[in-house]
Amino acid sequence: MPKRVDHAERRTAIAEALVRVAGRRGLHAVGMRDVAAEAGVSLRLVQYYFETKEKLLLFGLEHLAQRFGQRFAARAGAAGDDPGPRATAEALLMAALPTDEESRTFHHLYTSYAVLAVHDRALAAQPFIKNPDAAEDILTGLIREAQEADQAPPGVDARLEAVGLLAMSAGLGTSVLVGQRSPESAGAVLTHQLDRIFRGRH
Amino acid sequence: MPKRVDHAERRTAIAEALVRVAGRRGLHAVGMRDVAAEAGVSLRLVQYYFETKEKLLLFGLEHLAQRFGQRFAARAGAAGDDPGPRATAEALLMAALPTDEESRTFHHLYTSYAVLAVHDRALAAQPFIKNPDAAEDILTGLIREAQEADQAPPGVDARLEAVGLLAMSAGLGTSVLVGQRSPESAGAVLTHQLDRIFRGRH
DNA sequence: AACATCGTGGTACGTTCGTATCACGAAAAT
DNA sequence: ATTTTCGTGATACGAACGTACCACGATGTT
Repeated sequence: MPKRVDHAERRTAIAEALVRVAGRRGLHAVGMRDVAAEAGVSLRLVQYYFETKEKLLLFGLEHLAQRFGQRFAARAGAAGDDPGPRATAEALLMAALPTDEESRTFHHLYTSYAVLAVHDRALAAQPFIKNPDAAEDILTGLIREAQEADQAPPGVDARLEAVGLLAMSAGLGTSVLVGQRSPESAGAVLTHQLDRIFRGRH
Repeated sequence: MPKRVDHAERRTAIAEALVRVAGRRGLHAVGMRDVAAEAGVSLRLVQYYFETKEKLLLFGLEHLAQRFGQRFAARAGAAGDDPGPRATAEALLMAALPTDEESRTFHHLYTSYAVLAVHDRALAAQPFIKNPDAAEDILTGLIREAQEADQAPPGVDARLEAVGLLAMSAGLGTSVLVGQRSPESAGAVLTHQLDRIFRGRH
């Protein structure tokens, strides 16, 4: 039985177990034993592949951010071979909305990590800056692209609108998460803003 | 020494201790003993006035929501005797932004509670619906008021814009909280949107 | 005056958590 | 063939947590 094992693969499997159980019961309620049970391994093995809980959480966050990127790419690709800037922007913003179970978990855990990051400098150094900044750049570029193609009025400040849209998407996501708003109504609010920013004929 | 005591006053004092220590170290790291020490009372007394930790948290959330309402009222009042709809709306949105230490704590704890509410039905029943819905109604009314006074174009959908603005404010608040964005830049994004919605001469 | 009740302190109990320790079989290295 | 390293299990440990229990003085009630 005991042979050579791919550590990266094992760590990913355990991180996914962490994400599953955290999505089910909340990140604050997750212990090493829960992760071990969910992954179908012994507590010792979780210790073995991640020496400490903090490192497990860190890796879990990275894994989550990576999966989120994949989700966005899938959404963007599903919009056609060469989706226009508007369709790509819509995919980016809608991907962040908690519509199905997977995106609910995304948003929930990302927010949990953000709350922890307020007082944990190890977490604060992680992708809370890098990742959203990248999204901001992409969205800004999409708006500028639309402006050059006469699909958006030149008067709008691309960066300011991009930042606003991303913040709006995040805020709407939270209100959907806590049950204050339906995913459909949140989507309608975003669509309304996109209609305003992306409109042709000037 | 031991005489009849005002329970409500005592509970408030303890709840404020909870808010202080949670703002300092994070809600997840707060124990009954911490609250007791911060309030300058014994652990037994915290148990006496709030029988269980869950009830303490619940009351803490109510207290926080109440203080937030006071903060908004103070901001609105500081804008003059009869502030216009634009100024009132700006006060409402800016009050939610984590600018000073108090508002940082507000936003941080409110988000913490929101995350817990995802899997705790006792918290979910609390003011996550009631409170933001009220803010939404107020803001919608302010936009309509401005439209009737020709201080906003009649074409905008007041409710849709109100929802968007509140979500944007919340989202910006989070990014300020985690250090991704400065309070000033977040304020600029909101001001930009307000400039768009509230503009006279039609 | 006797008694019940309230506010308070101290402390103990049972659980859970993250981490550390010991042990051991199988593969790889020498 | 012997020795080292790797993957794995079981279990123990110390700390922290929420809660429960016991005691007691002061106040209000009868």
